[in-house]
Amino acid sequence: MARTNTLGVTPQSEDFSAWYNELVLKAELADRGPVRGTMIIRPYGYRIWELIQGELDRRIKATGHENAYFPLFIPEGHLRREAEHVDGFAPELAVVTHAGGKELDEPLIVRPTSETVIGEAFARWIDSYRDLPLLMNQWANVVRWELRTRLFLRTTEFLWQEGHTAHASAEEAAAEVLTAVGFYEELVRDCAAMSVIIGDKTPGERFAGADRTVSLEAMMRDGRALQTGTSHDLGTNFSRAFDITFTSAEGVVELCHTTSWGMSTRLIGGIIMAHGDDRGLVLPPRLAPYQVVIVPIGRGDDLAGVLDAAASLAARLQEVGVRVKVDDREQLSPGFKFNEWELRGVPVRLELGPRDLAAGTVTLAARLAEEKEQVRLADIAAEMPDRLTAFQDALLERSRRFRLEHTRNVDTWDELVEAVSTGFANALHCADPACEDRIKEATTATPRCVPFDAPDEQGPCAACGKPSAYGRRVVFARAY
RNA sequence: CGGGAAGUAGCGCAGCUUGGUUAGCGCGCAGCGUUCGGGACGCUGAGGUCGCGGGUUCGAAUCCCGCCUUCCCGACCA
Repeated sequence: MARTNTLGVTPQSEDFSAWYNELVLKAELADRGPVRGTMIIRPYGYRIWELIQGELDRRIKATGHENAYFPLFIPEGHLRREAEHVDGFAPELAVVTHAGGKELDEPLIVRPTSETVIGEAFARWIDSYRDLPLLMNQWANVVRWELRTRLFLRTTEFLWQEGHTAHASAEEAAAEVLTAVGFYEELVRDCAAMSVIIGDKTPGERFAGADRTVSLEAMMRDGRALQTGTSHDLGTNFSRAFDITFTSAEGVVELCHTTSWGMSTRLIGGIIMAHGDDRGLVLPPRLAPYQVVIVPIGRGDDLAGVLDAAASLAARLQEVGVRVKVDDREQLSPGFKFNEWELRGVPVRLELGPRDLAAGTVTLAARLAEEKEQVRLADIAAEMPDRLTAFQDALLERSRRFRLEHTRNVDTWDELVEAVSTGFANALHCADPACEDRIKEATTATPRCVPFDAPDEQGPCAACGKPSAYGRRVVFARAY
């Protein structure tokens, strides 16, 4: 049968952007909100977010951070206190000028990030070195009035987690930056099954007000980069602006060293684009709302028996900790359900019909496998956790291989231009902003990061021939 | 903000060039029946300020003017 309007998406290879947009809507991850650029996260998409939250929150708390909640509104004056910070965010702020039927004396900013409100509070809460480190996190929504929006990847309002910490020394703050990177590294690798590059942002790409920004860069299936998490060393920039000071053991008043780090609902967009194919989503089991879907097949006299068997199989899967759904919608044909659950990225589908029941088997279709297999009904529940783990591992390996296959070391301008058209380019670079601009103008690619694990290397800049500046190769790519 | 495209039923579209009775089609939706191992079928039915405002005309989805919105490609960015 031909595709209908309700299922089936434009192939990735034909139009990646159309594929992405259609998939988000048709898989019922999200819908558009009534205000431009806003997004309704539907239950299927929100469940993924809840699973991400659970995994990340656990890691954040395990390292001594505590959750809190700070206000949505920021007095305009607060934001102005850190000059670079306000310059960085000014163009994309939503400002409330009227409330309670009157014009406000001081406009209120809807937070684009919370360094300033939290900094103001930290200043009041921190008096002594005994109050440090102060390790805090909040789960919140923020608003950035971006010119161009895309569901999950760049929405006007988005959900995220932002960690904010204050430390007595630069060394402690520097270590905290990496602790946070560790959360993200684990989450992205072990849960999202995405192979990423981790490294420092170049000065031009740093967070507004940061001395150092570390980012995780994943590769999407069109070869473009997506930043999936960032961690900033804010030095004493914010503590100076907000007077976050403490008295040291020696009785000296000193500035705190602060950090901030965040990961957002954008990661969901990353999962879609890192794993999805022409048939739809491919969800990593650790973050899949349903890890297994059971499709009962049968009608008339067979139906009751099949439904009973499906329910009991679902119960056994639940007992071993598997998130499972029985698709017992009776008005839809099995074939329709197969296609729909593939579109929605469920890792494993179990088909259970009269033939299976008679043979004591169940038909298993894994989302990435070419062929279905028959599995003993009595064994499948016990096997499933291992099968899901294997699926998770295979997905990560596929992501890693894809990234390596689409990454090249380049030493000349032509090689650089060629490489960023299909993936990542590792290039020696001079660090000259003008040279970065020239690359960007010609290719739309930007420096993504200077990877931690790249070997030491010196030589001429691949773009302009001047001496390299970072001591190792920089990753250039077109980015979302 | 620059460049492109589009607003007609929940979704996807046709109709507009050349104005003319009741605005169509597919999917979806509801009811009944038959189906169900890869996107089922029949019959019946519901569903519309044709983006908004103004103009031309006996008559506007269709022609003219103005406005709004959305989407796509860039610049800005998690």
